[in-house]
Amino acid sequence: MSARREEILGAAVALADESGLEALSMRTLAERVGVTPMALYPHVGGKATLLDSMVGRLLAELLPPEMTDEGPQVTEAGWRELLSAYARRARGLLLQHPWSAALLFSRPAATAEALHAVGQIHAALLEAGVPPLEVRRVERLVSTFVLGFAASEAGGRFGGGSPEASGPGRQVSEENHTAHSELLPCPSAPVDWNAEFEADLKDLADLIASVASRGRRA
Amino acid sequence: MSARREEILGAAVALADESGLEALSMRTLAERVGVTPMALYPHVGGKATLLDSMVGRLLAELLPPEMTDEGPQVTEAGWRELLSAYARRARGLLLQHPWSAALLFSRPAATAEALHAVGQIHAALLEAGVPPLEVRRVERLVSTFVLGFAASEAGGRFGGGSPEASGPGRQVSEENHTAHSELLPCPSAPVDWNAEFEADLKDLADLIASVASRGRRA
DNA sequence: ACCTGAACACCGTTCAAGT
DNA sequence: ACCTGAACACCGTTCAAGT
Repeated sequence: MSARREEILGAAVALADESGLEALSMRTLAERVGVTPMALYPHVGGKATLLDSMVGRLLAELLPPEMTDEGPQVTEAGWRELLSAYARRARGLLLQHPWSAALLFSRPAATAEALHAVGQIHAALLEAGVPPLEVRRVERLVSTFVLGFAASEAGGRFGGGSPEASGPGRQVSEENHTAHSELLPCPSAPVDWNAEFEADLKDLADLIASVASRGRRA
Repeated sequence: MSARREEILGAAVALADESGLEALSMRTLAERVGVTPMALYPHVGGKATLLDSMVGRLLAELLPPEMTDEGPQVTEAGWRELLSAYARRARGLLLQHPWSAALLFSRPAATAEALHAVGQIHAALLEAGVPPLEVRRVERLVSTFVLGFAASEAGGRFGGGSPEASGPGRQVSEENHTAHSELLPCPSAPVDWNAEFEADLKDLADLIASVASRGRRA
């Protein structure tokens, strides 16, 4: 609504992008905006609603993924491209705004923009042949994976953090090596996360096609 | 190590289970243990390492899932049961300790117990026929989904929160209804999350079998 | 309408003492 | 070895004033 509010929200997002969520306080934000902490409250209404507004702003950036100009129709085999485009865009936004991952797990993403995106994904799944009764579940399966993957990257679960020796007291010489583990690639080999994400998307698209063909047989 | 330390860790987990992570402070924990805040530091060494120790404790509970007594062998079609057992156990632990989800996304789960569990999962995927070069990726795909699903449930992303009308300014009458959406089940119908999780696991097991058969053709 | 300043009840953590 | 008490630099937020 108000321009002042948008300015404050922008400053909050910038601050969180640069220094992380833990560095975003009403006091640091106020300093950034050039005002007293209490001056923020009429505009953003407390820290909790500030965070809500920040994820709302981010969700609004989700669409359109890379829509063709003729509208939101999902045609033939185009469902694979639409789903991939959404997944890539969601991952990109999450990596660009690492603070958002933790927040997204605790909010139902019920903004108008988010609901519109979900609607498009439902349409794509129907086009793919997923039975209507399974469409919502499959959408949640895919979006849960995409959110989880990006959150793992952004948070450091995949080991993207600092290359320290994971603390004291590690003796992995025997417990960790099962009879099969020498067949696997080196555990600490660097991973191309873009390539892994694309391979995962491919497998999930095949899963969707498989659910669809199972539905046709039934 | 020390009994005092274990006692403090137990109190911290209990406090977080009951009242959430945000209610766990060095001060509230000290009061619970019956001691001054500063007395905790020699035992748990600061809040960050306290949280690390808490997830370590939780990861130690992950195994064994429901191991048969004759050892960790993965046989024939037993890989489906082993993976399902791990997934159910992980989800159960996450729902039992909702505070852990946020922490797990930011730590590589490199405790001895967690590495042992991952080793068993790798063995199961090899047994399923997944090509060695793809085993680590598929393990991450599945564990990322399981963690994401449980985090969504525990955090409230799936709408399990309070049944309020999601704030002011919701007009979903037209934007939300695409041409297909009337084919879908009611958007706000209650969902059986246990059943959804089981259906997802089934689909992921089929995905694994499909990756395996693709590997056999190549 | 918009902002300030003092105050309250909290944080994690350091440091010098106590027994 | 184990714990205490005072202190420091932070939080989010309320409330009474200022212009």
